[in-house]
Order: sequence, then C-alpha cells, then structure tokens
Amino acid sequence: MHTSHAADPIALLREAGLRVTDSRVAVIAALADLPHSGVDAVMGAVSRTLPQTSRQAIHNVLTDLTHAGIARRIEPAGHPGLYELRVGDNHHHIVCQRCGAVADVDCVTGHAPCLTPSTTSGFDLTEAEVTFWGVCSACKAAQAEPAGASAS
Amino acid sequence: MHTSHAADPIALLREAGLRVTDSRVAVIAALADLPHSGVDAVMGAVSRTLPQTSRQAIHNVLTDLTHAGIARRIEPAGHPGLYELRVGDNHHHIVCQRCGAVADVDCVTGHAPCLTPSTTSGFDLTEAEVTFWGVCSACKAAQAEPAGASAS
DNA sequence: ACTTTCTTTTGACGGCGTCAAAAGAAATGG
DNA sequence: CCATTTCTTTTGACGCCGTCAAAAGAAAGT
Repeated sequence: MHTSHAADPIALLREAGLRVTDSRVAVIAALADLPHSGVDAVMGAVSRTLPQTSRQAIHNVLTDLTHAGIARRIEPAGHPGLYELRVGDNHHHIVCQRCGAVADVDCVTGHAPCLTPSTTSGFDLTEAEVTFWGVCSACKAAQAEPAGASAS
Repeated sequence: MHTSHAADPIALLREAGLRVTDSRVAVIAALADLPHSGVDAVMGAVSRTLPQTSRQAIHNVLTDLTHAGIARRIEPAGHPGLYELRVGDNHHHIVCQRCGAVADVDCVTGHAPCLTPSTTSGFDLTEAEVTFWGVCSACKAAQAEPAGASAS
C-alpha cells in the first residue's frame, strides 16, 4: 500500500487508474531500461516482446502515461519528443549538440520552480525548465580521433 | 529620432557580410517590430511591403540571419520556431501555456552560462537555456470572464 | 454471457521544416 | 558595357513527427 518504487509497471498503472495491458507494461519497462527514449526507441524495445504493436499504440500509451503523471515528455529544440519515468523531482537535462544524447541533471536548488525570473511580464509562473547544452564524452572522443576509431 | 542603439538592418547585414536585399531588410524590420515571431508572422509582416515573397525565402533569410548571429531562434516545446533580434545577452523566456505568447526575461545572473549543473555526466557545457512556463495576463483575464467578453 | 467502456489497429491527414533544381538579381572582371 | 561568377529567391517536392478518426478488438461490470 506504500506508493511504489520506480519500476513496478503494474502497480504504477493501477494507482493511476489505467488498465493493465501488455503494451503499457512493455512501454514502462522500456522507459525504465532506456530513459530519454523517443517513440522509435520505445517501439524498438517493445517490438522485441510484442512485435505486432503499432506505432500509434506507442504514441497512445506514452501520451496516456504522461497525462497520468507516470511519464514525462521533454522536447529538446530540434529533436523529437523524449520520455522518461522520473517525474516530480524537478530535475533537468543536458543535451548533446552533436548527437542529441540526453543525461539527467539534478536540480540546482532541489524544488520547483527552482528559479524565479526577475520580471514575469504579468505571467503567472508555473515552472522553470532548464536545458543545458554541450558535447557528450562520446562525441568529444570522436572529434579527438578523426579516423580509425570504432564508432557506434 | 532613432539612436544608433536601435538595429539598423542594412548595417547589420553589411557587418555580417550578407548582401543587402529587400527581403532581408524587411525580415529584420519585422523582427524589430514583433519579437518572438514565427515564419507565419514574419511572412505576414513582410507581405505587406513585398507581397510576392515566398515562404521559403522567409525560411532562408531567418536561417541566414541566425547563422550570422543577427537573429536567434527559440523553440518552445510544442510550438514552431520563433525568432528574435536580441542576441548575445543571454536572456531567457517565459511562455504562456495557453496561447504560446512569449516574453523576455532578463538573465538571473547576467552572463552565460548563468547556471552550472551539479553533475555534467562528462559533457562539455556550452550554455544553459531557461524557459519559464506560465499563463499570460490576457489568458488569465479570458479565464476570469468565461463568457460575453469583448474582443481579445 | 451480455453490454459498456477502454484500448489498439489502420489509414489518412496536417504542420513545420528541409532539399534540390531552375530562374533571377547583384557583384566582379574584361 | 557585356560576360562571368556568385549569391539570392522561387517553385515544387519530400520527409519527419505527430494527430485525428473510424473500425476492430480486449477488458471490466452486471
């Protein structure tokens, strides 16, 4: 009866009042395995166990999970949407400008909205989203070794 | 009446080594007039003086200006790209979750990258992008008066 | 088991942006 | 002043990503 730990898909779904289906369990498992996955990556992972699953179903499930508060969608500029299960801890992201890889960054202050703008221009503030941009270690290595390296 | 501080489209283009064409001058004028404009808005503004201008030309010009450092492109999640002339002052934005309106927010610390993540996961950090989300005053007013309101 | 409700499949569609080829306009050199 | 090179703009097609909508299928309530 305690609120569940990260990776019990069935409990997460039940608590959210969503039906427990194979697709949803598989999508949650995929996100637990590969955070910051897009529809394609989730599709690939789900297809290994449920090969008939449609792309639209992946979209549906990810949208449902997001609305239910189980998943969170991020959308770095110039990239398709990505999903992760870490929710409600107000963390941020660092995105590689070369390959688009994403890593988590713990919030600087620890609680939302974590920043206060100097002037709000009459807006009611809901949240502050911080995206760091940089170059990941893999891309740094690829740049340092121009040729001959085993790249992925 | 204008001080040199205001953007002079022709000077900006010359300094960047770009040819001075009607389209480019018109796009810069449009952005000076309406910051945070998308391709559609710029197109509408430019069409008033250069009605034959193609949408692709707007894309080209905006991309050229961005690469030249004259304009900056922002891309709030779920919205098409927006452009502004304010460049290099490391300011941020607040976006209305209802209507997508964007306002500028001066940087909290005043200089890039303005924030340092606690853990960089091996990334070389380039910049920190902060997007505030909230509800603009117009949408707040619209919500307060559910029916019979005059034109927005 | 029957009916209602929710989920998934299937196919089409739309926004937004890019690519590429051809036509047009500005700078350069004779 | 004309010819050449270079850059800009037009035109049309295409692709990615996501949404919409209708029909088929599976789960829950009585």
